[in-house]
Amino acid sequence: MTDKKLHIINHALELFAEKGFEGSSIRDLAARAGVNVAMVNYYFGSKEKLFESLVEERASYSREVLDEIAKNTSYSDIEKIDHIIDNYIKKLFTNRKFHRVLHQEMMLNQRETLQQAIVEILYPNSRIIKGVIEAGMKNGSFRKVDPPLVIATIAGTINQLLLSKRMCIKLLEKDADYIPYEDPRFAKRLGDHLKQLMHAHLLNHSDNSKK
Amino acid sequence: MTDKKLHIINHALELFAEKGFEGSSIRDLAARAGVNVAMVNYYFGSKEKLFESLVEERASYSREVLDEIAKNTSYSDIEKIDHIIDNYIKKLFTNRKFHRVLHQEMMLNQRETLQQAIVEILYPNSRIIKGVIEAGMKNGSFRKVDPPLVIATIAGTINQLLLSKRMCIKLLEKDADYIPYEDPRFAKRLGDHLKQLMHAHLLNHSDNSKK
DNA sequence: ATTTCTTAATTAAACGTTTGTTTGATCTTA
DNA sequence: TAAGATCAAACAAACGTTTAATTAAGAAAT
Repeated sequence: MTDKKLHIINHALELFAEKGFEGSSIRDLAARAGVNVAMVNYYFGSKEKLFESLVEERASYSREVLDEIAKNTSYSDIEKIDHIIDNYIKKLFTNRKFHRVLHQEMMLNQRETLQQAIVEILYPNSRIIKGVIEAGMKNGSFRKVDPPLVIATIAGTINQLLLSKRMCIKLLEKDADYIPYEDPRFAKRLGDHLKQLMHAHLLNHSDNSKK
Repeated sequence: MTDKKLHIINHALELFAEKGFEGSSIRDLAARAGVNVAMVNYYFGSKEKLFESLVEERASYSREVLDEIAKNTSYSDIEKIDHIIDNYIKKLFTNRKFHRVLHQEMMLNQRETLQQAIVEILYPNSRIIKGVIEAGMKNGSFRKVDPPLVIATIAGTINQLLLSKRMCIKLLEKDADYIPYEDPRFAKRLGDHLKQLMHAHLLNHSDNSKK
């Protein structure tokens, strides 16, 4: 991927995150990126292919770290959950604009193939968490829970706060100029909440657990 | 509101939920609703004012029931939470297309005034739940938790499953033709999960609670 | 080193559609 | 007959895209 293409993709990500795909025009994008309108079609073929290139380019942000945590045998099950939560938050906060674009797209009934690609990006994270939960249930350290819905809770809680800044600061009762996503105290607060929540929900207190 | 205006609004809701506001054209809407393209501007003035009328018309779906539950003195705190969860799920499932449109809009940095109106619709629900949680913490039946984030968890879990059907059925590992939102067993499953989650998270087991 | 040639990059302008909106005539209804 | 409702048609603007001309860049040949 050339520098020029990356330069356009980065500005496209900004624009799509703000106005959505349909709400963004190539002329607006070209102006922001400081390139001629024809360059988008020259490099990517079409607006939609630019979107696909963007998703492909950014897709790699996913998975690897969570996978390592899940496989690390020196962690207990609940420690794995804790580390997964922290890393999941960090990853989503860092890539929040891309994440927002993905969810915008997932809400629509358009561009079938692109949606499938997005599922392929997001779902593996769920599989990893699910594996940890099911292992914990099997060996008795976790209670009987509904793994897919536990995942929905972890991802949903983060998304609820990440996808709409306006609703987030309203919930937190902060001023309009507060940017929660750049405040490490907020990331910590969210992590603490999710860990406390998961400990209470998952941990088996009738204690035949292995630590 | 005349029948004709409602008829257009209902079809607009369908279309916006599928393709988003910018992705929907007035011609497409007129064709679906079986009216002339000029009727939208005749009745509503503009596409954007139609959107505002839609939000205004549907906004009343909110609040009332949750408020009654919170004020009902014959319920314990945790019983209030249980009832709020059930009613919240029912309400969001019933109005899921409208709810999806609201969240699409909240993700964008456009139409400032409309976003404020949407916050006014969604936020009161949070205030009610927050009141119950804080009351429970005060009288010792609930543990010390982070009320805004508890709300984010309840709303976020439901939204995670409600806003993208494709991701929902992927999480649940169902076939592509399964429609979770019309399956009462799924609503029950979601309610059970959230209640179990909130019981574990909120209830104070060092028991100086008033049952 | 300079010129030549070839390919890639860049541009302003134009293309054909589609967009939201308006017009002015016609139909409906009371 | 007056006011509202409906319509096909037209409007200007914006859209994604393409064209054709120009510039830039690097290798090859002189």
